[in-house]
Amino acid sequence: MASYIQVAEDDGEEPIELPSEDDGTLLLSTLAAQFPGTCGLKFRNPETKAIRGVRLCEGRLHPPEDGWGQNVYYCVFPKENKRKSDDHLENSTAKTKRMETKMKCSDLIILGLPWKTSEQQLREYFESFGEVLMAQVKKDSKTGQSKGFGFIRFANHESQIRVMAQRHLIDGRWCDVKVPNSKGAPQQVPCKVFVGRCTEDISADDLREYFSKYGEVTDVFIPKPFRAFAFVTFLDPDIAQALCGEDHIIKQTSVHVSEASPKSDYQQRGYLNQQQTGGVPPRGGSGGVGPGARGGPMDKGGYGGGYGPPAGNGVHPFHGGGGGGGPGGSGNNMGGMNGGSPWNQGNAARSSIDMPNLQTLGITGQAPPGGQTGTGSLTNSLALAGINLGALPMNHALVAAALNQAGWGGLIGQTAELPLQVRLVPFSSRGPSIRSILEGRTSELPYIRWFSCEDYAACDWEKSNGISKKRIRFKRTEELLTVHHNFNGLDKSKFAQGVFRTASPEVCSDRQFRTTARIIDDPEECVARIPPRSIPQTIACVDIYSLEIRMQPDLVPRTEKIPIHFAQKDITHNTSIFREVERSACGGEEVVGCYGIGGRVAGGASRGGAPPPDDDPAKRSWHQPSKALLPRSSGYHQKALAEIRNSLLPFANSGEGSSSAASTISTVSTTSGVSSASGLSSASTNGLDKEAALGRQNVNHLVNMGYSEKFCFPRSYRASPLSVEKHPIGLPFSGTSPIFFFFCQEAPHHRQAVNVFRIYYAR
DNA sequence: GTTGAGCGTT
Repeated sequence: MASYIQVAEDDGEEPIELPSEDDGTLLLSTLAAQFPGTCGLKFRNPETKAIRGVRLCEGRLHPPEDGWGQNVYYCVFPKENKRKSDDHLENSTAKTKRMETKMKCSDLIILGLPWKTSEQQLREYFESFGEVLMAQVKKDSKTGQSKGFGFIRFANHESQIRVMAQRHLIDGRWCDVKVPNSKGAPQQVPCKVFVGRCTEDISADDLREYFSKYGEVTDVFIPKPFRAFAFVTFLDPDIAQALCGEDHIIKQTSVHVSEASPKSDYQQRGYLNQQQTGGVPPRGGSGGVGPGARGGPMDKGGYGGGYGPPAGNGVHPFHGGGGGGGPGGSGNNMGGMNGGSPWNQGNAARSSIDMPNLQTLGITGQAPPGGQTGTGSLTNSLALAGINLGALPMNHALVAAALNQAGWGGLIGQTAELPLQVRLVPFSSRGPSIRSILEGRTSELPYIRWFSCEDYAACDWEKSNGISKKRIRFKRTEELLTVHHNFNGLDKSKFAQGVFRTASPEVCSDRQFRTTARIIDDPEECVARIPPRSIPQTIACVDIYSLEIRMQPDLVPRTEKIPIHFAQKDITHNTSIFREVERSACGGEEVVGCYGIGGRVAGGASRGGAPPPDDDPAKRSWHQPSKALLPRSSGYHQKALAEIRNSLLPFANSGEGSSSAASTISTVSTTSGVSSASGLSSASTNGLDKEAALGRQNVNHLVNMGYSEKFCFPRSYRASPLSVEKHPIGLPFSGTSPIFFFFCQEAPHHRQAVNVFRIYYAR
């Protein structure tokens, strides 16, 4: 039985309880994990009042004769001025020096600070991690206004490691802490070990529990599917190193610990430099050696094997095909939409997706199996909307039905895996259908199917050597490998592979582009790449710094820009809300996806409610909510709301008749949030008001389920007068439908409207 | 009234 020993760094410091080993000794490594640089222990003998040293033998500290007792023990650190011989001096100095360099603190940059955060607040925040020697908020010299970043320095290295190992919510914003670029990476000692010969019954918890006795374990990663190895990351690199080469017995199984440095393997697989630079400890364990040598090096070859092409070639389920003759109306509608204003074209581009479209697949609430005529009113609604709808995460049953009906061989075989598949479906779904590219109906390139994402920072375009690149810049990169390009049901060998490049210092030392990952085309592999414990977080984490996708030239002889319209503003705040939801309301479970809708404001700023110049009510394909519901929205905003609303139509309660499906989707938008939504519902009879009432009703339902209303109506949102809290939106759900939360926001200064929402499955 | 990728007038 392990007992705990109270150890303090020095007299007057608060003791930390450290676990002893089964034989009653205390491992020096355990001690060093908490007190880096410690070489021994001492304590005050209660009888003699003298300081006594603790016996140290082969890395184990032995208890005093009468046991550790309740004494407080104090750390002993090497002292250079007490050497007895030159020889000793030299050795010890060298050791100390090495220790010092290894444990040396560097300044850390804090990025993403709220404008309002003061140095004092910064200091106070980080003092909970250890003694802060310096805290600075960089400010504009003229105005005194914060520049949104700052620096801190800790007194001890442990604090530094701890701080860098996580993100920080400071005054409502998620901030990153990094070693500044201006400073060379101080040291890179691997904290992670490879544990080979694992058996399947050894769980991550088992590993954590076992290895914790050597020092603090910060991460355990077991690749899935099972591959007989795992990774264990220690806080203290010394401990990791010390364990390397050893055999250990866990659950009657002898496992072998070795260095976790299959770098060549990384490179072969396209996972370059994932955790090699920057002095940043690995976070989340995402960089494990992945399973499945599918595909090849990214610069050549295509995806091997995988799913076959869908049944029924020549007809694609996206446009009126699929499922044995889908609704022709859909194709017509698309045509009509594309013939509309540029606005609508943009809309179309944003709404294209490569999931099978439920409607074109003939999946509606009342759809008979087999062929469809495309005359259902839901289909018509969608046609009016002019939007393809399949991109959103959807419930399993619907997906299964859709896929089955579509005869998508690739996924059919995986029906049993659908929950997994669904869980992996797009975090962000943008861009054209791959199918439509193959068939030459669009010049747009494929897009990231999904990725775990939180704070993408910007996206832009770069053209060089005749190749357009879509660059999506994100704040972080560690979950790079969770990118998944959905080629399900398609012949992947026909597609070019995505090339992911990163400029993040966490992945690249030089901040220049480097290839870091291939697109992962296998959902299972994606899952394997997400450390289980990080799912609730990484599902909200962005990690790609930039992305470049090229088509194979023989298939698509041209490369063109992909109009992407990622939500771009103040995602962070929303994200923090989402995170809260994930952690509390959702219990960390089943946060399924996120979908962003946004777009440029055509012509002028969206202030003042002026609709875009090309917004012809007769032509537009979107449903315009009543002004009463959108008292302060611009035309653009209304369009955005409508777009969201329309895009959610397929998720309308499928138990309802298809003709009423549209009305089961509500967009509630008010200037005063909840109360006005309900007020409107009681006062009027038009459809929209009913929807508002329904929306409110469902929000109430959410609240009853334990969701906090603030997640639906974040009125505390710090933003412009036109922003999100002015236009909260509630959407309905049914027992089998996803729950939707989303937020709309306009960014008039950027002439851009931004709408973001996330989807939570209620289970 | 507003802003959000970065790298520090020590």
